[in-house]
Amino acid sequence: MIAKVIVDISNSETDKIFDYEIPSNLNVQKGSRVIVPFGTQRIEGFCIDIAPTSDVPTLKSVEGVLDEFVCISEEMLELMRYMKDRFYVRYVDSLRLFIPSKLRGGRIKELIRLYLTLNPAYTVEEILDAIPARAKSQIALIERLKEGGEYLSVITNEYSVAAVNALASKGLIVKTSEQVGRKPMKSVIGEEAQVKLRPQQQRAIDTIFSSKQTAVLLHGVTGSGKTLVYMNAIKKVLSEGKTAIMLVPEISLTPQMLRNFRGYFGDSVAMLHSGLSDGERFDEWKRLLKGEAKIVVGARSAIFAPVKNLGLIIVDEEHDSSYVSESNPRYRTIDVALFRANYNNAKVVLGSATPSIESYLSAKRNEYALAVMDERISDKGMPNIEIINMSHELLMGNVSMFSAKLEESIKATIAKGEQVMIFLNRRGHSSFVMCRKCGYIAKCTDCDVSLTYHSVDNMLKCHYCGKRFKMLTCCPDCGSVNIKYGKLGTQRVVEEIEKLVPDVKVLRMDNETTTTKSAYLDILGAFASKEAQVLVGTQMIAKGHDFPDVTLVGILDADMSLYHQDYRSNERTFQLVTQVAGRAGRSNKGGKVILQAYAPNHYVYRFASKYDYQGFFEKENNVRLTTNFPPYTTIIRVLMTSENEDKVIDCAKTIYRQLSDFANRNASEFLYIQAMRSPLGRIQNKYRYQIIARIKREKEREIIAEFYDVIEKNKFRQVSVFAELNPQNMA
DNA sequence: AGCACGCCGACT
DNA sequence: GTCGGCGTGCTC
Repeated sequence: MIAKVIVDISNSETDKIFDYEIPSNLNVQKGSRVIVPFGTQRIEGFCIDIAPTSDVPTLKSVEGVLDEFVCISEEMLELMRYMKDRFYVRYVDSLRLFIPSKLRGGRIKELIRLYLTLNPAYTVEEILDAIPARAKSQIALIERLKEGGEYLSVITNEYSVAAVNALASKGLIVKTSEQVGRKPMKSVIGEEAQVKLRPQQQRAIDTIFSSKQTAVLLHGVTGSGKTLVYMNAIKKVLSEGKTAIMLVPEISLTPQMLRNFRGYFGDSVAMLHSGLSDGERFDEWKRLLKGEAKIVVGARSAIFAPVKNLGLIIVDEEHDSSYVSESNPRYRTIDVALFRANYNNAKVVLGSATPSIESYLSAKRNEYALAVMDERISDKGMPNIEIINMSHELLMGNVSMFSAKLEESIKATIAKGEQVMIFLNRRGHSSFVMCRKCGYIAKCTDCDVSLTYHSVDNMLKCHYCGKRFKMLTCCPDCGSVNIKYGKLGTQRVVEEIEKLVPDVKVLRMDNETTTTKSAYLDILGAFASKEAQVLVGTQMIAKGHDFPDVTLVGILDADMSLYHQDYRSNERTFQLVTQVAGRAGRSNKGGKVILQAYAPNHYVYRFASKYDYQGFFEKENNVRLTTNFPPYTTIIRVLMTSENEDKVIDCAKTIYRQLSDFANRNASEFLYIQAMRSPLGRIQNKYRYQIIARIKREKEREIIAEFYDVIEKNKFRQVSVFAELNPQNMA
């Protein structure tokens, strides 16, 4: 028999199917990981199919099978092919997403703890007799183990390893191995969830299971109890013996959320997220593969969990941009969810208070079923949003970053002993370093971007490649020591507030203060325990914990994300404002939101301040329709990168020539096609060129196929090519 | 991605 | 004369 193998090398040149003879003594199955000879080396590969014959005249043989289990299911192999067709993702890169990284290269060990006991074949006396009297430490160890067995790791803290080995080699004590599953967030214990469903919640569940569409859009306002709907829906599929995937944006994987799930479903919940160690991730993955865990809770990549007999996929906060992978294997989680649901005859629930325009339009067109929950569980309304015209403030002579109203409200709120959150939309603002004399701006040596100053370690950092540089002492061009460095917006806000209110404690949360994962939780924890009265931050503080004592939310420079070249900026601003506003008044103390903008009459604010999603959708949908933007069209972006600029340009020209020929032949389907240097022309010393096309959606599938085909046939050595649909940013 | 094969410059 | 530079091509 012949094994069809994808070798575990992430390179477009090698990303094809290689045939190998299967020796009769090897149990190679579809989905097995194997060792194969490849050129002069031996490498790991994935058997993606078994065939009786091969067209290749001379074959080498599979040399070995790596695991005792089949690690890629038929479903995932199908998904791998789908991802190639849909996202132009290489086979290997898909396969690597499907398995925990530590499985590759044989680098994993299941956590095995050795347990020491006396050899039960002998009595304690016999054992002690067999030990020479001078071996004091061995005797002491036996005395210890007489009381009962103990883990080796504990014993070696108190006794010498030499003693243990000596006794073991004489057979007087025995080591038994015990497999311990590492259970992430062990300290998080379950809490009984509220079980009573409200009529709207029950109706939503009915819609999920009775609709004929695969996907259901659950449009539920903040506080309408979506989580309870999710849990009950999961409970139902579990009772039918099926499994479920619950996806949340990375940031909302808080202990609270996990506690809810553990409380409701106990040990049948597995967790997959970036906070896990490789070992923990592997253990959780294995529990899912073996069917020991039936539910997986996780961020984006948990959509690839190895569950069988899938019944339900929930995508919470479906509009969240973290569901779109913007690097390496570029994929869109919702597309993958729909694929898996269709394959398993399962359901997808897309939940949001502010659905993406795309999803809501699909619901309107009946491609998705729609469930609406517009009642809040508590009768507390959403906080009032007041819009302040900052141009007006300026005219009245207020040049500070706070309007009179916000300034006064901050003071009043702190005086009452309540808390304030200040949200700063800092998109596009970076704190560059500049020479005042000649205008020199510090730039990264490998990327076309200016460097950001980090006060914590007095270093300059590139946000694109992470490279760090010494802070300038003088200008390298003119030698002037008059160096100006812009402060981060958030840092300035903190200083202003400290000037405003004496003795106030202010916490800051942004890129700079949250370099580690724990720093993020530490800051939120400190704010929750009221160590500070004010939290200042960027988008980061928009999501996450509820703080019952926050009664005032200030939004500075709301316009910042508007008037961006990105067609989704209105949508994003609406979502952001709604989300940030939701941070205020989570308890019965109520709360208010003050939004400062220079263009306060924009329809985004009008609808957001009234929490009018419908109104916003109608307006924005109409804009997209008349301007021919997604979801009425599809944007395809082909990005080419290489360290060799001539080669990328050559490659881009070749591919562009063919694609524009194709576009000319199908002019009715194309609105636009153009090749250009990427706005960020160089990152990590790689030059970036791109082709952008906007096409009609009717023949989208065929056109995408043609695009990928042209790329495949014209790819250059030394040039990497990526494709992306409806990109979030074109840089 | 590796690695071999292959054809031009400055060295024991 | 040869050691080795890295350009090019192949890996079932």
